[in-house]
Amino acid sequence: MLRGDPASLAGQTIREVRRHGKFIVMELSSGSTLTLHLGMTGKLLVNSDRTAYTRAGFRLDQGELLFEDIRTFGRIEISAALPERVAALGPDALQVDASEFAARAKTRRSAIKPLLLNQRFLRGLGNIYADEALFGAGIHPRATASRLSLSRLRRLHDAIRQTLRQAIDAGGSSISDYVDADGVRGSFQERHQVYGREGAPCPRCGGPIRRILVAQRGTHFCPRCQKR
DNA sequence: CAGATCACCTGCTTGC
DNA sequence: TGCAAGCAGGTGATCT
Repeated sequence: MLRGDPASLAGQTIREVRRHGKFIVMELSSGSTLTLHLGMTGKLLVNSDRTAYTRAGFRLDQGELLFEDIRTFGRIEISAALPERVAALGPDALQVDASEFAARAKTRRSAIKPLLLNQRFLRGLGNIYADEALFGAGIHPRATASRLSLSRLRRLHDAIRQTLRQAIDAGGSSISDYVDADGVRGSFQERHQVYGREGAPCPRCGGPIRRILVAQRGTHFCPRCQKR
């Protein structure tokens, strides 16, 4: 949960805050780096009440930044530079261009869905958005990446961007407890086309959405609209 | 390299 | 009614 020396944060100024895939990275005035991951249920909240799930607190000039995390999958790391395993992740899902995305996928023989979840292949995509993007592109989650045509991979790249953009605009997906820094829930869960909709009608063909396991992860898709 | 399996953790749902 | 089992999922270790 915590790596590094929290005492080294005393008196530091946060020079920059940026996103690196699913990681939140803060550059400090000392030159060191504070890297956070919210895991499944992590929240960063400013000046809110502490709860039983408050795992860390950062005292700021403006108040207090709290790290809340029910399931404790979140991580906080203080280090001299961005940790190597984080720096080595694949290109960002919202920054990679279609040609690079397709070319990288063409060399991989794994199923497309676990590949999308592999942060060393592409950083920033999680289970909900992988399912939604594959539906948007009409690609079966078990399709072999390298066997997909370049045009279908480009379509998938486009679907990933669209899915993430729309989700960000809607403030994210609040399935159980996600909230933003102001404690506000997102609404994208109301627009999910397949995720969490097992048995419900496909918005495109009306057939039932199916739920299967792919690489041990719950996977939602339309067997009629999504082809290998 | 690919993928299976397990572990971490706790609130919630399901089933008996 | 009550309790146990199962499930959710991001990362990471370990094994085949």
